[in-house]
Parts: sequence; C-alpha cells; structure tokens
Amino acid sequence: MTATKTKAIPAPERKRGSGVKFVYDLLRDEILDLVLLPGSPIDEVQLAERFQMSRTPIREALVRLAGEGLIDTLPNRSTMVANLDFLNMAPFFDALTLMYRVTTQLAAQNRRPEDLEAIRARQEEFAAAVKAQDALAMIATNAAFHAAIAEAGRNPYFNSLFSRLLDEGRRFLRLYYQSYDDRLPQQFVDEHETIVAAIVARDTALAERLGKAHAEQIVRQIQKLMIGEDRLDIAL
Amino acid sequence: MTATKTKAIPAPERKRGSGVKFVYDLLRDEILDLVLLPGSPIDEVQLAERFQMSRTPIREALVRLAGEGLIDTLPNRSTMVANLDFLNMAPFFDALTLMYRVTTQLAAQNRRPEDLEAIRARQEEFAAAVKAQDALAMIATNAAFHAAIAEAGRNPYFNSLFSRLLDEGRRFLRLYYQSYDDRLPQQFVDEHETIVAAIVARDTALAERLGKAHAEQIVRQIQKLMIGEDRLDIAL
DNA sequence: TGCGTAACTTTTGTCGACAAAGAATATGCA
DNA sequence: TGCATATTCTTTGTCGACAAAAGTTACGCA
Repeated sequence: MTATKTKAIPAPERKRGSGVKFVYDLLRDEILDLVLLPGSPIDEVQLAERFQMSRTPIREALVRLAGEGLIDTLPNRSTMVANLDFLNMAPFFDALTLMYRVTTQLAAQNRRPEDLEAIRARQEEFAAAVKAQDALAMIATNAAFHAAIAEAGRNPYFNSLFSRLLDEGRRFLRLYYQSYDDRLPQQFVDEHETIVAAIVARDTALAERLGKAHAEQIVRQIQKLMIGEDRLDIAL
Repeated sequence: MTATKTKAIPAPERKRGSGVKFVYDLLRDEILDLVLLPGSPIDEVQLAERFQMSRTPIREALVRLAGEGLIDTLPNRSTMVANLDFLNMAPFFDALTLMYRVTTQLAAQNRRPEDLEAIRARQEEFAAAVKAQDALAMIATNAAFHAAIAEAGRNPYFNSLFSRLLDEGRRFLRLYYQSYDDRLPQQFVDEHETIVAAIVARDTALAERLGKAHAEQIVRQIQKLMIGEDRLDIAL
C-alpha cells in the first residue's frame, strides 16, 4: 500500500508512560469514528513511525484494544480493526436494551446532584448537535449522554458492559449516517428530556420504562437503516 | 520479602507465542484461587525468572490481566493483585443476579442439543464435588456450570460480563470456605437440576424465575458468610 | 503451461540493555 | 536527637535488534 497520510506527529519529547495512553486513546477514537474502517490492517511499525516511538508502547496499546474487542489479532500474522458482525445483531440489541433499562433505573435510584449536572450538560451538547445537524456529533454526544446516566447508577459492572455496547453502537450508526435530516433527532431530544425528568423525580419504574422505550426506538431505527427501508420510493 | 517458593519452571523451549498465554492462564488461576492473595505485589523480573523468559511476554500477560481488572497497576510503581471491594458489594450482587436471570432465560430459549450435554457434564462434576466435600472443586465447578448455561444463551456480551462476575465470585467464596459442611450444597445440586429441566423444556419464564431464586440464594449465602452469622453460638 | 518447491519478504514475538521515576536509605546540620 | 537533603536502590517504561512464522514471489521440471 502507499504511504497513508494520517495525522501529524504528537511531540518529539513525551513523558514516560504517556505514550501508551496517547496511542490507545487516539486509535480507539479513530476506530469508533470509522476513520479506521473495520478490517483495516494495523501495522505496528507504521504506527511506531507515525508516533515517533518504538514498537513496545504501540504493542501495549494494541493488546488493550484487543482486550476490548476493538481489534482482532491473528497470531504471527496481521492484526486488524475488528469487523462488525451484521449477521447476528440480535444479541447486541438484547444486551443494549437491557443495559438501557438497568442503567436508567439505577440512575433514578442512586443519582446525586453532581450527576444531574453532568447529565444535563451532555443533553445540552446533544441538543446542540441536533440543532446543528451534525450527525457525527449527535452520535458521540448521544452515547456520552447515556454513559453519564449509567455513571449516576454507580454500578461499574453494568457501566463497563454498557460502554462497550455504546462504542459498538457508535460504529454501527457512523456507518449509516451520512446526513441526518429526518424528524427522529428532535424526538430523541424530547425523549431524553423525559428520561432526565424521571431520574430527577427518582421515579425508578418510570425511568426503566422510558429507558426501554428509548432503546427500542433506537433498535428499530438501526434495523430500518440496515434493511434499507428508506430507499428508493418512486411511483412507477 | 523472602524468595517465594512457587511452581517449577514450565519448559526450557516453548513455541513462539505460547509464552503469553501460559503466563496469563496460570496467573489468572492463581489469582482466582487466591494462591496469590489480593494486594500481593507482582514482580515482573521475578516472574520472568520463574518462567524462564524475558519481561516482554510477562508484561503482555499483565496488561491483559489488568484489562480484566484482576490486577491493579500503579504507574511507574508496583503492580499488585486487585483487591476485593467489600464495602460496596451491592452493585456486584445486582449485576450477578441480573446475569443469572438473563443467561438462564436465554439458555432456555436458544439451547441446542450439544449445549445440554455440556451443561449436564458440568452439573455432574458439581454433584461429584459436593459428594466429595471438596470446597474448592465446588466453587470452580459451580461457576463452570453456570458459564455453560450462559454459553447456551449465545449472547457474547452477557457472557463476558457474566464470566467476569463469576470470577469475582470465585474469589469471594474461596475466601470464606475453608470447609463446606452444611446442608446448602445438596440444595444447590437440586436447584441446578430444576434449572436444567426448565432449560430442556424451553420454559423461558420458569428458567428466569429459577435463575433469579438461585442467584438470591447465593447472594444470601455470601452475605451471611460476610456478616459471620454462623459464628459462635453457645448457651450462656 | 501448470504445479511443486525453494528463496525472499513482511510482520510479529522475544530478548537484553538502558534510562526514568519513586521509594528507601544514608548523610549532614542544627 | 530530629529533620531536611542527597544518594542509592528497586522497579517500571522504552528502545533497538534479532529470530521465527507465514505469506509471496521466483524458479525448475514435467
């Protein structure tokens, strides 16, 4: 392949131990934003040159990414960005829906004042992204909004699974949204508001129901995109 | 500290790439069986000598273990076996119970003939451990039994979280059971049988209820052990 | 021309060595 | 003797180099 023109080099001198985190964060973002497409080969040497460091810290970042399932490693052979499994999405939807329900309910139960601030801030960012018709920002801020809710639920086990699912979801959505111009985004903003209200009111039952409904809404939307229901609809 | 007398060296010659897996598996088992106690320091150099390899593969194994939360790493400082958090067990119990319910239900829904074989084999191993009064074997085979059920549910997202929870549970139980001589083990064997029956019958609702009851049973048991309800009970 | 084999290339896995970052220890001064 | 500072020691983080695997190309023979 020809030389890939990626971002510039970070810094000629960096602190001891910052290299791994830097590479890990950046690579993770590039994978989730589909800058690195699923199936793309990942070359350690190339990354080492790009970041001006040896292969050792690069390797550690890759091991961590592999641990989260974001990259796949063929022993003694190439390593590449993990593929999205379109064939069985049902388990993904099941898990996503359940985590939406659980985290929203727990947030209504365990929230503290500072959580509400964080949640509201994320919601405003999401609303701003909708207003600006910025599909990428919508995807990212929506995930951040729900992650903030999960954080308020204070269950690290659920949170780690939910984060992983939201990441995977970011990749799916990013794959489909070129532009985002239907009426759904505003509906999401409204649904978010009702969810926040339920959390503020400590109404766990309502929060759970709203979380479920919101999840199902999103699942339906993704399924519609995958089936391609919005395609060609001309009179013959 | 004095020289730790651990297991012997594996092999003078090993295949390329087998080193990491070997160290990872063995260290993982030692952590889960509390051969390495929570808080124990982990010395890379010492491990390198013990396994007759350089620090590089040792380090990779440690990074993976850290990714699963089994060890904690202080930057530029020591790395040690992760501590068990006794202060907030509630999130752990919440997550464990939910995963018991979900995986058992999904198993009743998605099981295949080969799954039933595996589940029954694990159940027999558990029953044998109970009969032999082997507490360690009980803990391990019980976890394997439920992992097999989860496997039959075919949801990799739930499975990975559940595995992590079962691992954590292994450490908790291992910490308390010196001997296991009350009537509970036989009750667990019986409950397992009813769960298997529900899965065979594809009765998802029943499977979910039984999974929940079983989980609550286990949670109560752990809580009792932690509170120390079984202690000193003499007439004064 | 087709196919099996050998040499080459590419990429990963492992190694030994060195430097940085703290912690522990020693030193100097009041 | 008590405390601040300097020194040593231990352990981690990073590096460059080499060797093993597996793919790829080149070659020879039928």
